[in-house]
Amino acid sequence: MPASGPEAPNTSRQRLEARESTILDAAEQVFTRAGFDGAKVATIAQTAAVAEGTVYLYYRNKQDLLAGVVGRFWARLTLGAEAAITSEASAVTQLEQLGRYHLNSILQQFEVVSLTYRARPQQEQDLDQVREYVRVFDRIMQRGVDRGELPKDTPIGQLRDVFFGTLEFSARTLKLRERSYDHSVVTNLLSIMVGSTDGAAGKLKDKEPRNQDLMNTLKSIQKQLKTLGD
Amino acid sequence: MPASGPEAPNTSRQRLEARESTILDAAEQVFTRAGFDGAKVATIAQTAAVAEGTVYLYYRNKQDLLAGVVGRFWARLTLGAEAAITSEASAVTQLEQLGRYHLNSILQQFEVVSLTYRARPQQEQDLDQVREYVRVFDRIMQRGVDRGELPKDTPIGQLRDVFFGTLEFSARTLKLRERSYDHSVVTNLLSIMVGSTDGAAGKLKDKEPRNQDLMNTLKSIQKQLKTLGD
DNA sequence: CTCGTATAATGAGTCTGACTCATTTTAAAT
DNA sequence: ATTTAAAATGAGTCAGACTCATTATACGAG
Repeated sequence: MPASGPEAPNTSRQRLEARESTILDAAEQVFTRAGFDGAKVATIAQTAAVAEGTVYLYYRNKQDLLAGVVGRFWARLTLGAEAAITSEASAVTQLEQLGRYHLNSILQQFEVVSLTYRARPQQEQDLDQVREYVRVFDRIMQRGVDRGELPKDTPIGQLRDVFFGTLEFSARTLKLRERSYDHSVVTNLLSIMVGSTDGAAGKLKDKEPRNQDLMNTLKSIQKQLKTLGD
Repeated sequence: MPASGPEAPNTSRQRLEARESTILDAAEQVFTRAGFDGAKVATIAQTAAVAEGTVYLYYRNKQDLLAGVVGRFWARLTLGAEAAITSEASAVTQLEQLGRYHLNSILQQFEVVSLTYRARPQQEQDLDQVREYVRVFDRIMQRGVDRGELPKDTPIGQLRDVFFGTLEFSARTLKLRERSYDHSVVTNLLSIMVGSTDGAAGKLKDKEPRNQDLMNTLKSIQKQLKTLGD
């Protein structure tokens, strides 16, 4: 009987998971390079050093494989988001942290984000991992309300759409103009979402860039997560 | 020699355009029902009462056909938006009109909007018709600035992403929850975009629904445009 | 170590559906 | 009625997703 000790290095199950992970890695690479339609399952199999039929032992079809790639991406993003947030900070600060992390991440991995749309064929249910990710925002807001930092009747659901909708469209605009992360996007978004004391739209102007080192923190988190597996 | 008078009813060119329009109609119907991948060119041809090869005389390939459908949709939307706006009204009022028209339209034709994403394969240039549509917003804002209704340094480009990003994500949320047009979405969006006098986020609450008849106006415009062709 | 069995992997073959193109049909001009 | 160019047709080609009969591997029992 083999030692089923706590640190058995090569169980059957581990081998399977490793292989699945290899296939997902290959799929992510090929999908992001070639797009969903351009990617051939044969190429993915080849990249994973596996026969084409093997891919279908792990994923029902090409769509399912895409869902795997996209799901893993959002799951990692959730982990990174939680790491990027200072748990003691105020709701507004946390929102700012999440906003920067989010914008930075989707810019950095724009292709995978785009693939997300291919993963929801019709009005089928969204990917669970996306819903999970979105809850990070909801928790921040709810805590802010509970603590009295935000009004009791704050429409969290609607503000969620403002938050993620704005950031995603801003990311597209930035990509289109071939610009990189722009601090002012998050700053302006926050200022309109939370409101400020001086009323009119005049407040929506650039503030000085700050916390440049936060970017570095984010980058290292990204890298860690990339190699983290699950 | 046939009379090439001003009102010849059945020129060769007219016949071609009619046929192209028939094919686009068929494509729109089949695409919206089955999605891009689920749609077969054979079915589209059949629906248009045309041989499969004929489709390829008008459109290079399936993608191109999709671009045709989506492009026509946004072109119509531009016309409708311009019709929905009172030219003498203030910038804020016009924004509200555009916001309602936009949210209502993309809810009503959600499937076509979703197809838009399939029409931009990679980071290729966006559809021209989408850019055209977006300019309606830009013109409203620019006029507001010129007239002094909005601050000189209003970041129009960023607010455009707030506006359309929020509305699109809100529409998705509404669809997901199987709700229909929600007045408060636009009201709240406007209140945060333009700012209000009482500072904090508390202002983001529901106001009374009003102008229910605007909805009917919108619907009739929709219908007119649908049958308008070009 | 060797066998037996279940699990995993393989890749040649099937099949669907986008796209082509040689042929036929239509229509306008003479 | 005839010519000719434009338009339409649909059978045929082909790429690529997916299947499945066969083969390889792992592992426990004797």
